[in-house]
Amino acid sequence: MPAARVLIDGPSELVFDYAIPDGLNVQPGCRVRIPLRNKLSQGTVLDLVPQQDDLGFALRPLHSLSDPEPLITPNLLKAGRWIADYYGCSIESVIRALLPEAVRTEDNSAKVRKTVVLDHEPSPETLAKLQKRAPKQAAILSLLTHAPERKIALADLGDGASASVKSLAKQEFVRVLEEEVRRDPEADGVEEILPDTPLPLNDEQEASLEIILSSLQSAENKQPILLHGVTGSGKTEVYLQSTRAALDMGKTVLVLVPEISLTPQTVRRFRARFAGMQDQVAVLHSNLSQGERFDEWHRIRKGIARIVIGARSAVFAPLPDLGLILVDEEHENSYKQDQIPRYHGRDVAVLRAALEGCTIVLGSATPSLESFQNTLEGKYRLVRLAKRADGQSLPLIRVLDMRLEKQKQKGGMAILSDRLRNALEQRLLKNEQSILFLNRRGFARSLQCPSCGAVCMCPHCSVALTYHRDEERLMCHICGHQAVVPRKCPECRDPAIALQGYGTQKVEEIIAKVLPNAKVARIDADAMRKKHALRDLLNAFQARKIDILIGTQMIAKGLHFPNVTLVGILNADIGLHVPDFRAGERVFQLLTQVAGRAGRGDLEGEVIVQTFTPHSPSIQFARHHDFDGFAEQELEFRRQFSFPPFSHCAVLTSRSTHERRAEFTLQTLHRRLTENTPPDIIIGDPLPSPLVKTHGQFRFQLMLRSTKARPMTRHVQQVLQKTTLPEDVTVVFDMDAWSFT
DNA sequence: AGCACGCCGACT
DNA sequence: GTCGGCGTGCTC
Repeated sequence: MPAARVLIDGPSELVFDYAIPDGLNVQPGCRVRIPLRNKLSQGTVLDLVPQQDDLGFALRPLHSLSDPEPLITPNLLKAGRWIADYYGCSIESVIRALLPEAVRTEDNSAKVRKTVVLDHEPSPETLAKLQKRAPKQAAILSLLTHAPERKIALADLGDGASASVKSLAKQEFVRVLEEEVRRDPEADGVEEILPDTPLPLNDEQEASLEIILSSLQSAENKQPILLHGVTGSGKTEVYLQSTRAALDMGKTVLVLVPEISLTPQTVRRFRARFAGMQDQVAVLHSNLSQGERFDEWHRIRKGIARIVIGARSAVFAPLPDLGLILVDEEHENSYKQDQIPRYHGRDVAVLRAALEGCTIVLGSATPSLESFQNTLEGKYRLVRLAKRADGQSLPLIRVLDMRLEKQKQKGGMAILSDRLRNALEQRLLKNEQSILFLNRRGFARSLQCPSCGAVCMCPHCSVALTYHRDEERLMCHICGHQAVVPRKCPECRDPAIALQGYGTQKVEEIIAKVLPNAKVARIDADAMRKKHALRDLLNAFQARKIDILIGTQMIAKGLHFPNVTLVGILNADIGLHVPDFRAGERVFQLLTQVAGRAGRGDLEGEVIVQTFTPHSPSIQFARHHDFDGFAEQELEFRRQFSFPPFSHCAVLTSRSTHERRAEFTLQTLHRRLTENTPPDIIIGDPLPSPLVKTHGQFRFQLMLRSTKARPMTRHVQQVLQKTTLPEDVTVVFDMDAWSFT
């Protein structure tokens, strides 16, 4: 008789075995009520294990099943085990991601609405009699006779109707039912959805759809498909038509988008296309309320929702009969979770597709080198959309050498080149729109004293404070610390303390000066504090009420504005010189994505890239829309230094308010890691992290690389288990780390 | 001796 | 998370 190994709910990660009473069908993934001490608790069955007989005590029997069937499907449980093993995190933390809090707690039941249903239709005579005696009751009855399905929500009958309804129920004219209603996360604020129909496909789209369809229909050939489609190539249309095919086969579809802000527009497009089945489109992301999450999750699990759209965590959506997974913008770093469990949503999606035996499509205009290398090695199938869907050409990209511009402007800041200013003017005259991109918010990057060189630094982080003119404050972009702007140098009292560098606020000011007639708006994290600010601004831009949109990377992806014919990238160098082997890849992706915002309608697009390093490969390959060229040279560099995709790269970080202890802890771990190291693991030196101090904590890190993921993770976990850490030191292991700052 | 309080380990 | 055992220290 096997026992049930149960992970008990709550922050403590308790795992205990319980005996299974006769007649109870307990499976891994089941939710169970179990006795713990003198109370009942809830938990999740991780496994069925043989009963140990040397335990010294008898197992207590579990009390009952909370749900008749496993809430976690066998495949998701398998995926969970893989995640725990691969990323070196506890199965407890994975289960928490798999079964969100809102789903686990029993009191989060479905929202019910009292509904009045007509039971016995009154004869005209009774109605007439009632009319005299109780006109309100009569009115309700006649409303009901004409209502669809002869039912109306009690709340919709207006105030004070409940007494009349009670009386009607007593006379058995009506019954009051409790109906479950869905709390729809996307219902609010979304204008009415106009149904649309499939668009005609060009030959490339047709060919890629064909390949996806043949994968859907084939039982064996479920090789992941990398859909490399240039910006504006109509990937979404291919997604939509593939989704239709999967639904027609009776399968369900999971759509992953890189961030929450991109879900509404994706939901809108899917709801428009599948207008007849809007209730079958569910949304999952971490901003849902508990009630919304409960509803969506159960609608998915019951098979009511057949299309799920969501961010990273939606990869765990409990869809039955999964037929197709679409991962949009698969290269996006936001798929990597930066908290325990630190899984990569795309990679888990690929794993899940393998477990479910379903088709998976990874789409991007700038595929990650990991995915691209997988196509070169034959693990993934590469499908390309090299042309824009409507036959438009890709925008012409000009690179401007700002070193020359700086000479021309003689000591000026060289923020806006003449060329870009002229281009903006022309767009204004032609009533076309422009986007200016600068990946730095605030007004000035720093405040520096010209005589002693002192820079205003954040007291909690090792970065300069950014000057924000809107708020007239110095702000830390790492920890949010704010400070007043000093009138003179805090070190040497020189009053000539000056602004260095520039951000989006400054650009906004310059544009207002240079092009006073232009209507300008700014999109960055500061300007978007208000709840619907982003949506409202984008709507205004869509309606052409704005000529020039200035923004940070918030405007880099997913936006489709046909009237935009000019994109200006003000300082393409930001991000190029950070100490990270992926710096070049990131700049290439960002430039390509931003450039792709231009010329998406009938009008030709132009992109002007301002840079101080015009010959950087990232900029030159992006300029020529040459992904393959970029990939070739970047992969060569990665291969040479054994960086991903030619190895798995993990980071071990220690942090503490106490600098020496953080450093010492990492040195100790390093020493232990280098003892009995399994083969093929490269262990880097323990070093201060590039941003030594953040949020008042000092950070040290070391990099590990290996061609084999599992031995590396296990080795590190083993060392961590054997090492007792000082109380005020936190150690973090991040497998397939994406950021090294 | 009796009791309040807080720490800490166990809970199957 | 939460219960209960146990030691400490103060009061009756």
